[in-house]
Amino acid sequence: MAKQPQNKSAISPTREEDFPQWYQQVVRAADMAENSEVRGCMVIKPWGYGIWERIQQQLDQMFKDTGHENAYFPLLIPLSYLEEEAKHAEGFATECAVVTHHRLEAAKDEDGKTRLVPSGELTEPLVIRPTSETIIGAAFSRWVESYRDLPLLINQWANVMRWEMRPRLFLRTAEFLWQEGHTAHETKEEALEETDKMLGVYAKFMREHLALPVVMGRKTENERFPGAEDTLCVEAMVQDRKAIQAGTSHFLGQNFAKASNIQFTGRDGNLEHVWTTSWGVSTRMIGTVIMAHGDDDGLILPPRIAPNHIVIVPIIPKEQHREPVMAAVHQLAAELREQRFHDDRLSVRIDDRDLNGGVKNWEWIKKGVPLRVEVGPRDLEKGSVAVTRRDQGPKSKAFLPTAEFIASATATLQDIQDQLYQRALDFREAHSVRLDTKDAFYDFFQKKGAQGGFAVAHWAGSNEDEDQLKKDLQVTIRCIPFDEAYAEEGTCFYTGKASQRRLIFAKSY
RNA sequence: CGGGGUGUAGCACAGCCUGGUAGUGCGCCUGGUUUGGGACCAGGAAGUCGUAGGUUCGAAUCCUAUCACCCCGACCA
Repeated sequence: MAKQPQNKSAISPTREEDFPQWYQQVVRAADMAENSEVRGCMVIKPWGYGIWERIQQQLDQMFKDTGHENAYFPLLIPLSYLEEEAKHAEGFATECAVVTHHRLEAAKDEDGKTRLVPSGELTEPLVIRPTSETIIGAAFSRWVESYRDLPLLINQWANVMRWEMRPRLFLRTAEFLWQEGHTAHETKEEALEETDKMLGVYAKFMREHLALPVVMGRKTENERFPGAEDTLCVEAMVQDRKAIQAGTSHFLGQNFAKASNIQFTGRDGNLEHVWTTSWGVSTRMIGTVIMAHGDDDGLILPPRIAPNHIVIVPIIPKEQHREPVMAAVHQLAAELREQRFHDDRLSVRIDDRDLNGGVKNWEWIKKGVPLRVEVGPRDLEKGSVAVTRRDQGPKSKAFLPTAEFIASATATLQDIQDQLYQRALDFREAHSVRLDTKDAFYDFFQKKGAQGGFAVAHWAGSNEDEDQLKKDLQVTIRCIPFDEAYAEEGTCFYTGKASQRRLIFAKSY
């Protein structure tokens, strides 16, 4: 990077200048991930993976607290399994990687170089899982015999592959990491309840851990998961005012139970099909966090998922200062590490690399570490430390008595967490508009200078009307929100028909 | 897969029009001075110019093909 003129942001271009480019620069500047030699597949670097580990660990606890157990199922799915549920098959057909051979034949080409040629063709091709309903269904059919075996509450942490046309780091990669919950229930009501419950877990996690003010709702038939009876979702708004689906929870009815033949003997002795659900969130959440909270200096991490809550930068002007400063720094780190922030010990990193203080500071700014602490000889004399909050900009440095800082550190982290949430909520509110006419709606998304956002409008259109809207404006119904504030009498802006509820429309990722 | 753009050192780019055997900034390495807003001086390493053909005495530069990546769209978590 070239030397940055003072008061200029660390990331170029800025969000305002070019949002997609800004996004890529933030990912790179924070050293989170990079594209690999395989198109669409990313290398997740330690800083990015550290964020994923935090997310994983916290969500995993929430799943366990709601009675779920982890298991692992195969990466490869027999092609015929995917064909069992018609809509599911159609939905995923165009984005599957297929394994057709099981060995390579070594041969020399004319230059004497060893070439490997696929051989050993499989009698039945195998598909790299785009999602695991079918293969887990096959396992469930073996596991379930009686109502006493239900409910079956399983989660899997895995990678999946969907051959996407236009990949983007974290947001849409061909291979991505996720969790997929799969459950089977005795009754429809229980399955519906599970679908709802897990959406609630996602919403809680995203609001409290990721500081994302998500909207909970239901997808329209058009946007439903292939094979589901009902798809629930949590939707977030990011700083280019687009919507992003951050998580989904599906009620699968008996569709997959019938496809995979998951049957049990009920309390009345009759053979019945189970009712299943599935629900998932992915590494896409990291992309959502970047776009929701980042600023023109780079990433801003919600403290709860930051790999390091606090970075301490020792300031050593002269060699004679090294020992006392480092001793003070280690002492400070030790005391901080005694403390807990929610369920984790405070994660404190001492950056003692032989670099300029300014260089180190800017690196941690770009990585989004919530609190930076500088400790130098002047602090030792005064018993103070210099603390800077990432959410308040590089000039917000405050000199605090060391004891006061230690005592207030976790409260400050929580304050940052809360501020990020509030900021994102204010942003969403500022760009959510109730619209009642077709002209107003079209202007909102396509008028010159219009910036878009969430259009909150009455709707009574058909699936075809929805498609037309998408064609005209690239706008879709993000969800039918649950919140009762959206329930009211009105008329559809598109068809003029009566409507009972406003829906959320937006361009989306 | 459609439209647009770009491929030259780790990153960002110049050089191409008008062919003569590769350059700038940052980064990296060494030594020293430094370190609380992105340091400074000196020295150094690093690129078969995306790939393959062609034209030419000579190609980063001209021609042809091809691949990759990025942005916008369709698809999607």
